[in-house]
Amino acid sequence: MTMNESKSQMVDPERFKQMLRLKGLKVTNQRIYVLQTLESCRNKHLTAEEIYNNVKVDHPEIGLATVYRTIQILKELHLIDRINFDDGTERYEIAEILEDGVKHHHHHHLICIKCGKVSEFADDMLEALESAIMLKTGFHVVDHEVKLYGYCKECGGKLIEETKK
Amino acid sequence: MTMNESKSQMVDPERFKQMLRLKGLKVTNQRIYVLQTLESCRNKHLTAEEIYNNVKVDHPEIGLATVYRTIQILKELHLIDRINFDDGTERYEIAEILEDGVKHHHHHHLICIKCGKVSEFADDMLEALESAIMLKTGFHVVDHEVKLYGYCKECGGKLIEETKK
DNA sequence: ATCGCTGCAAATGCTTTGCAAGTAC
DNA sequence: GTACTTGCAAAGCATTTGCAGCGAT
Repeated sequence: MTMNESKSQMVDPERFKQMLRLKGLKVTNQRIYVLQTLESCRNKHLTAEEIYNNVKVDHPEIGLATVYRTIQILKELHLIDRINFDDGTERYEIAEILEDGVKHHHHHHLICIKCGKVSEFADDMLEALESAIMLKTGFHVVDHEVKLYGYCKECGGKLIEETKK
Repeated sequence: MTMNESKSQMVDPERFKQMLRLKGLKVTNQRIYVLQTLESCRNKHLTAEEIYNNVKVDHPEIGLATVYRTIQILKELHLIDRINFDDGTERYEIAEILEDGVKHHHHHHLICIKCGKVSEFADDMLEALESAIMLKTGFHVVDHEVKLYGYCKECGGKLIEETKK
């Protein structure tokens, strides 16, 4: 195995097919296409419709319902994560997985409340918090989702004037 | 009507009326009822429908659409927070506000991935993370939403009880 | 040849909106 | 009296489901 390839790596297509078969599911082109789209759009937070449109460019015959059904499978296989930015639709992105199947602790999402831009912040600083929770409540944290709202570097400068109405 | 008196945290009804008038909105009974329901169900993560049913007990004439419209107003006034536990509906809870209008840093939500129970964890340990983000990216965090997934004490105990008391 | 999978359309479920009547100010 | 609000029903949207034909094994 590679020593320390923390750079994003493609899900091995063979491994994906194997995962499908293990679940008693069939390997279809549509399922491959959806996974490929999500891989080629890392950190893009695609909606189901965006995935659909993206796949349709090369494979116009695909149906939106199939995209939704495939998303559910990918979720169950822990190959993708779902994120919700409160804009009315669910979004999806490839999960960061190491070759041994251990999940990278995710990045957090920085959401600018002025311009709406979403950026990322890779981080593992939540361990202290998770330890504190275990100690005080007995709750064993295995995953987390962190959304941080604020002003991005560009919008932060003009922060002084708060609108009063 | 439920009498839930935790004076320091109740939104002063007069202050609420003032906030409405400041926005050019009228003070109506329905708006008061919805706020009261949310106050009497602190940390209960109510859905719009649950608020509706709760209000309907004493005021059967209220309509669901009015509840939705009132929720939007309360959100704009920062009197409530929206939370989504991926169960298909939005949930709402009273925001923790001090009398001077400064927002309490919220609690985090601990979501058990086995039994689905949602508990809370009051905490402000995210300051180190927010400072790190400011330093590295220039993003100025003013609010955050943290969901922690894992096993609650009851469910976690069953998984590892054999090895540890 | 099985039986799952697909695309389409219809259905679902939460939320929003149009409208006429009602209410705050 | 003038807007703003309300309740109802209808509409809107994202997502799910039923079904007949198609496709992987």
